[in-house]
Amino acid sequence: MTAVKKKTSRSAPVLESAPPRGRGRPRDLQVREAILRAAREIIEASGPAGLTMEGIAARAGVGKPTVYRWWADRHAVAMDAMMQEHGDPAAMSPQRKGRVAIKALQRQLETVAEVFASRAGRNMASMLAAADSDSELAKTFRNHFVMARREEGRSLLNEAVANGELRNGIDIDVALDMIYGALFFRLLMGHATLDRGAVQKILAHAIGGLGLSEQ
Amino acid sequence: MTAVKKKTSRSAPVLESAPPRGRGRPRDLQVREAILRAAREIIEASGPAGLTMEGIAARAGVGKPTVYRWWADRHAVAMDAMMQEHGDPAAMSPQRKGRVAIKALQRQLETVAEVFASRAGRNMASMLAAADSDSELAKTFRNHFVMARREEGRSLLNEAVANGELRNGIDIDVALDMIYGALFFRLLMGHATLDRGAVQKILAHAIGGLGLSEQ
Amino acid sequence: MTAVKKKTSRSAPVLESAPPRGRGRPRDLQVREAILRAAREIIEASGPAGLTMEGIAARAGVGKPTVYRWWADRHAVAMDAMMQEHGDPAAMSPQRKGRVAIKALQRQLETVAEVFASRAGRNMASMLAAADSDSELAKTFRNHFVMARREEGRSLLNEAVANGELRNGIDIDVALDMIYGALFFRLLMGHATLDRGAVQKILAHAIGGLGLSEQ
Amino acid sequence: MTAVKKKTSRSAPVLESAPPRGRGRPRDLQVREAILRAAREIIEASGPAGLTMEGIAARAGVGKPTVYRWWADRHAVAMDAMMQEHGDPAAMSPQRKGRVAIKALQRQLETVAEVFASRAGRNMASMLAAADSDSELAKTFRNHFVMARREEGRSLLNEAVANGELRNGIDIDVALDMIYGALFFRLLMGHATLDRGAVQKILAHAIGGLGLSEQ
DNA sequence: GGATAATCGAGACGGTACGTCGCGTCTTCAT
DNA sequence: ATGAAGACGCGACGTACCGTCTCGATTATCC
Repeated sequence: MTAVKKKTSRSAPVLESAPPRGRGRPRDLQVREAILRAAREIIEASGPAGLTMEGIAARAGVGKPTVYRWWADRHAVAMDAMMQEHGDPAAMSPQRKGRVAIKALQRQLETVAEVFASRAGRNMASMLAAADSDSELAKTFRNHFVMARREEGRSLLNEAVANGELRNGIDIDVALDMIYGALFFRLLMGHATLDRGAVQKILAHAIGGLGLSEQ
Repeated sequence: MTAVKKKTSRSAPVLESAPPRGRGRPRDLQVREAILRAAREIIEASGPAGLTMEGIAARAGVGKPTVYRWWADRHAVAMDAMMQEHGDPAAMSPQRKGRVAIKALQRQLETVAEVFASRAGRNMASMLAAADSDSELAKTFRNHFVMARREEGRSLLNEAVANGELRNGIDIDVALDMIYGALFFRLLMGHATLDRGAVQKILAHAIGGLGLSEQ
Repeated sequence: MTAVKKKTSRSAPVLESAPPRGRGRPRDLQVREAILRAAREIIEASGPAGLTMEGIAARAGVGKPTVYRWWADRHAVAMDAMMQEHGDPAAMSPQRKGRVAIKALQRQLETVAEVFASRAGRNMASMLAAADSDSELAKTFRNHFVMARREEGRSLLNEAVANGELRNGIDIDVALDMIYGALFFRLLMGHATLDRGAVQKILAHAIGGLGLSEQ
Repeated sequence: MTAVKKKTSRSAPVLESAPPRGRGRPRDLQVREAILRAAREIIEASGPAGLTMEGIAARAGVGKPTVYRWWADRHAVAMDAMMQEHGDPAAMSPQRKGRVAIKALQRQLETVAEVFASRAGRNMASMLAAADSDSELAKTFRNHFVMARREEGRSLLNEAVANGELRNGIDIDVALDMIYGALFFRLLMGHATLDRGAVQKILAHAIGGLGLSEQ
């Protein structure tokens, strides 16, 4: 839920539940789309830093108060805009059947890496930390864009343990942080590539471990 | 090296090499200190978001143009300010002897985790992505604050391999990203603690691997 | 018409014609008054040189951009401010009946001299030449404050000629410049007084001429 | 004498009398010339409003303090610069013999009008009022550029009265203000031409008077 | 159907901060 | 002592956005 601020309940953006059906003129959904499209285009053109409320309103052909009516600040708009493009988690791992969970994990990681490596990925990264760190918004941002993927991995790992593909007793959270953290680290630092080979290597090292096989 | 912009070369901040000894009045080092101190105090008090050039100048008792003479923007000041406090890499791993490299690595990771977990750590994190992502400044920032620690780890890992503490053939970069990435991931996402226990678990999982010991 | 600069037409100040009745929020006339009042007070207190946009905005309790929205620079504000005080030409010669035009002229000149000799007069003088000489603004300034009075004299002179109070064939423009120029000259140079006696003498010399009566 | 301000007696610019022959390095006269030349060129190129101390120093290849050592502010430099070009009063009326003083007056007025009508004339005009009205500098300015010419006229008028070319009993100051004021008025207002015809008409009207010849 | 009410475009408004320019003073080195 | 260079404190510049507000014009629901 994006930050809500004052009088008229600034609506929950992603997945609004009930159309309140109040009295006055109902909100124009085309306006919502126009605003989000404008935001996306601006981010595309000038990066997240170039995103301003005035710019959004102008490009959407909309009054500023209209934007403020539905979103608390530029970050909220940005998040909703990004959500429309890349927020669909279902698209990421439809391909897993019943076979090897590790293989499925690898495929998912590859998809994640692909998104991370794209321009949108870098944009998301720079929005991530820009948003005041522990604001409600920043958390949502992280949850939706990064942690959601990590959570997809959790079930795969659980499955892998259940399958006997991974050993018992591992701390799933630690494992997730090692794997997804490595990807994310590369995204933010930009010191290494983020391609399929990278994913494979990370996965292999995580599974194989750094220590001596026999001890 | 911080962003340099226009006419009079905005001096390299972190480790200026040659005192140019030109003609005119030499720059006043006390002014530099006052500015950096002011920046540190403001960040301390209001977070990195509360840092403004005007605020810095006012608190330092200095003209705005003086600040701009030496730093291109607020991020550059912030970076230099942080550097003074936490930029000393030597302080982090003086304790390693000649014995177990893994143990030394663990100690270094604990120190890193401690810094990350502190307020300054969160501040650094939020500055990290704020600075336009792939600007020269942002890169320096990352290199000095994060990658420098990672590099300390590299030599320890190399040593560990040489010692026979870790197996041959591992990709050191991947290993570093798994370990430091996991820490950094937790720093930014804030979904899990960053204490000694966490460090130990991460290290253990990285070394032991997720896979079956005997297969 | 004061200098107009950019996008939203910076409105004509003195005697705006049509209230545009556009869409958005209409401009607040109280703000306009507050700004002009502030400008007047500052000029009163510190002279025209002490007038700054920041000072105006601060004293009027108004944002700087609001001032810039309606006036292009400090001179434009000053002009409108002065206009409110001394721009009323009707106040200057209401007293003429149908009798001697020369007498009426003298009275008008005395009023002009009085204004010129006042503090406001000196202020106006120093604004006159300060404003970039042949900018649109400077012209308006001159037209409203000085030339308008000169024009009042024109009709009086015409009348005087028609009455037979002055001889035919004189060049009215030259006559006006001799008379009003003499006053203005004294205003700017400050080398001689600007009282009733001065006015009377100037008028007498202009009418009587410097030459020999009979030749 | 230009405004002198502080410690080392800022020397009188226009006609320094004695070379003080103090202790240290004597001042470099070439520097003085370079500064004044720079000032002239800047005024020529950008008008008096474009004249800044920094600009002068830069163009003259001189340190700012050097300029400030000898002139109190930009107006003082400007005045000295203009003085070099147009300050020579002797050049203006060498042609008078012993014959008709009125004729000589006319010739002098024509010269004055010519200077006034030139670009330099307009520049001088705009400097005139810009300089804080009753500062010492502004007075000097006026005295040198305008009043000096008026004074030249005074002796001519006196002579004309003595010759019988003009009638007795006229107030010379008033007469001067009528004539020179008319010229100056046209210079500042710019509402009428400033050519020979104008001078002739003004003179004719001043001498002939506006009133009826016989009454 | 007429009142009520929320929407939307537009844009003025009080602010804060931006980054720049010029001021006039100062400090340093070289002459 | 003079002079070139240029750092410094300061004040103002004019601009960009912020988030709020006040308009007129729609567009619905409710009485």
